[in-house]
Amino acid sequence: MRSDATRNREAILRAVEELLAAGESVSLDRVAEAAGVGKGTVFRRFGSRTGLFQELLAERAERLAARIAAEDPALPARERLFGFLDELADLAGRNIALFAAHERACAEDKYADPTYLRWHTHVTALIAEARPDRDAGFLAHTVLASFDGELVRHLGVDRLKRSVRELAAALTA
Amino acid sequence: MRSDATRNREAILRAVEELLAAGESVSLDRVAEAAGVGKGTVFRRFGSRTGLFQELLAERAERLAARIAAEDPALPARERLFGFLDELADLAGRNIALFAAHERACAEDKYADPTYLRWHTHVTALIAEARPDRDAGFLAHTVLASFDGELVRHLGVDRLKRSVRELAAALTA
DNA sequence: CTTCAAACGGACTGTCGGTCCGCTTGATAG
DNA sequence: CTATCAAGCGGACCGACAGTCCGTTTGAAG
Repeated sequence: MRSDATRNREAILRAVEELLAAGESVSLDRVAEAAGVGKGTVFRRFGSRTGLFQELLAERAERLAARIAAEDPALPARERLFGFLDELADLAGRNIALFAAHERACAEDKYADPTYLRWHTHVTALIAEARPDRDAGFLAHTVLASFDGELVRHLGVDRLKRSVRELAAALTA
Repeated sequence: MRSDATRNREAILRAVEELLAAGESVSLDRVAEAAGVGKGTVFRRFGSRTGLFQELLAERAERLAARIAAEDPALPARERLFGFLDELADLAGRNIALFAAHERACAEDKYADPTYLRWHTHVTALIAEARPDRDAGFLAHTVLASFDGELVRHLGVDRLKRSVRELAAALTA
């Protein structure tokens, strides 16, 4: 990738963050303007609105990916699940607007988003390990649905954390 | 309401159903055209795209509302919950496209939709009755999230029913 | 310095939700 | 049956937005 391309990529992602943080509408025209690039550049780099939000989410979720990789496999699956969901709740709490925008942008076929897929695979594995008799794939979707942007906004992070833990406990009891 | 208004209201709702069933894009221009009315009429009657889908969902959910009203309060809350969710799964299965479109249209503040609200209130009450120690309001959102249009499409009604019952059982055990 | 693929930018397009306003019509009163 | 007029109608119009196109610029390799 050429150096100007790298620089612009970064500028665009930062511009989206700014607009999200400011609570303003995040149209791609505005993103391009705020980033000081042309609209074509946004599309060249990210392909579509969906791609843009997917990449931004992926970037913000790196810590979480690292955590998955670093998990101690000796720990019981339940504990690992609790830890993962706790960290995910933190991420959601810190990025409510991004979560909401991402959900909106990926509504069409949201189960194809790489980040969501990674989370789902992980949670499915943990539930399956704790309770092989249950439909782990389905329950993982259910658990992850708790992190819907609007819902997080409604509940607040504290209640979310408490309730998600309760949910996870019930599902792996 | 004037007789022509009633007739048009019906024509519009039926037109939406047709388009949904045909899997075509449901823009309000197309709805108006298919219904044989002007676009202004659609907005006069339903206020917005969101209102249109809310009303259509409300209409389709009437059976379910009747069921809630007719529930035998002597039955244990768990049983009533299972029964309600089973019927909701049927409704979702029969109206996948509508569920998806409704979610899309109501994404902004979906917790304000009257039909969703009614379901949520009901499920919350049932869970609270079965397990007063749990966060019933949160868990109700979780349970209802299982009926996301895309998810229903992915899983199919049979697996959905089975898994939702498993979920409800775990939450009220 | 030359070369050129990669990258750029912003005008342009098509679509869509929503508004506006002059025209039409169902219902009611006389 | 006719007059009246608010309720209703329709479709041209608007602004916003995602996505495309293409002539121009530029980083970097040789």
